[in-house]
Amino acid sequence: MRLRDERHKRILQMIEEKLFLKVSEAAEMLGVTEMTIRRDFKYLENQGLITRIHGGAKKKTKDQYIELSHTEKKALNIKEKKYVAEKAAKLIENNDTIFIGPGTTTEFIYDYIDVSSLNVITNSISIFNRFQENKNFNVILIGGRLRERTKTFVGYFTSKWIRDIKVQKAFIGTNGIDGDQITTADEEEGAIQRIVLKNSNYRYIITDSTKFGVCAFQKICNVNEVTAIITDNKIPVEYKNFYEEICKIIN
Amino acid sequence: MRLRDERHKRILQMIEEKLFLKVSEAAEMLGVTEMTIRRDFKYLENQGLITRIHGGAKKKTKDQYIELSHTEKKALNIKEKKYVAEKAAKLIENNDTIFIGPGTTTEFIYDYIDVSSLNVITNSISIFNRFQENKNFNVILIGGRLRERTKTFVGYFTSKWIRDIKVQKAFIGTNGIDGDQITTADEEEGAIQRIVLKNSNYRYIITDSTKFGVCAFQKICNVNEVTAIITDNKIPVEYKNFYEEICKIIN
DNA sequence: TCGTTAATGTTCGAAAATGTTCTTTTTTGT
DNA sequence: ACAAAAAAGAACATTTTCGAACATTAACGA
Repeated sequence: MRLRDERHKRILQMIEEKLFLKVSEAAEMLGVTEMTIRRDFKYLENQGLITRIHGGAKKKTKDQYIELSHTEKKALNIKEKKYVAEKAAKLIENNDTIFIGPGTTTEFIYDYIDVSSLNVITNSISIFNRFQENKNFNVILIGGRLRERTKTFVGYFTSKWIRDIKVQKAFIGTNGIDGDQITTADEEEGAIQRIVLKNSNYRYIITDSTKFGVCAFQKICNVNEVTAIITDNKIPVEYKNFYEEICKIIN
Repeated sequence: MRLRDERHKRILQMIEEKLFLKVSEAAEMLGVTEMTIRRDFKYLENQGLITRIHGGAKKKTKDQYIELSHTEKKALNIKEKKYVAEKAAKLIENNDTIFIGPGTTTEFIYDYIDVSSLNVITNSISIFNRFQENKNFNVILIGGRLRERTKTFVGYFTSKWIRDIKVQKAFIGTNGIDGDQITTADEEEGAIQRIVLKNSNYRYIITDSTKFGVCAFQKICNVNEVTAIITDNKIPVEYKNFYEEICKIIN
């Protein structure tokens, strides 16, 4: 006979490699009753480690998002992202109160900021951590429910709380700019961004040039509502001409 | 070298390579009674070297999510803290909405919770991280300004936002219980705790028995306002008698 | 040597883990 | 849709482990 935790560990191993494990199988392999295995499965399910189904248990399927994961995305177009981030950072002045939304580009903004005092609001853990390093900055994290994929807080409470915040400048990353619409891939994050834009004097859209002509799932706002679009200089000239009619393009 | 130390060394070796070790196995191998092995395990656990489980012990999984200043504190009275945490966890029922405040004791509560669905609210990063692991729990972090030392959110916004939250049960750690007052060491955290207690149906104070007779800097509330004080069984009998007149003592 | 203290062993009631039995629910085959 | 078969779950029984209290043994200095 073995220890309970040891059994749990082996159950997890088996499920990991076989994806599915029958109660009867497990009982025989581990030399205990099926009842015990059921109790083990129940415990492991409560821990959020497996999914129980009639007759056994299976590996927990993580929700598949269309978006690339945080770390994967980061690798792409670093040079362009840094360029854009630097342009954005130049717009930030001493004693500003700014919002910085989640995004792989916006994360670089911190590196180029050159002010001695600043108030920063964000719902992104990565952004928060970066700015938190600097003791001269007053940083506020908007909490709520965590969207694991992007390490960003979203949902009812985040929306509610973000309404309390008024900022001078908002920097919002985006997944697509098409026609007169600015769009993002995630519904929940989009909801937050819309509120932020309403509560900001200056509204900056941060995007690399590959996002022009891309239409993502969720509309954030119209192009004519933003103060400027900040992008890199690989933006095709036809897009540049088109959007310069509507709003400012910084690149 | 003493016999006892020799045994301890061998126990650690065995656990290191096998990850698990039964009391009975160890007893046979080392030629001593199971009682002795239990005493050894107990000692080694208090040294923070292994984790004891029913029937044996296992290798300690290092918690990487807690920062240094915390881990130091944590080494003290582990046994009592776990005991208290377990008592607290038993009060948590399926589908509850609970608040868990920052603290080295409250962090252990997670380990003893046995429900399949739960809503958790906290302003502590450590607590948030722990509960976030479990996909069956709905976890809300209250943001704001970060108090680095305890990795806890405090300040104007935290207070404001926490007012939006109503919970069934609040678990609040404390630094001192003296006379009819419950006190804490930090003014900003105290302010948050006061609000939480107002918005909770059941108010549980989590504390180890060494805090009785200690008066910290900031008053949180009066003893008669709380539902129960959860503490360990080393509480001096005169305190126990005194406080049992005013509120419930769980230990 | 003795007396003192620390370590280990023993006993036993309580608690935890596991097993058993029987009933209810789900699945499956027709 | 139905009945038979398989699995799950509730309640109770059994076994194992724990830990407190006390007894015994070993260790060591005066």
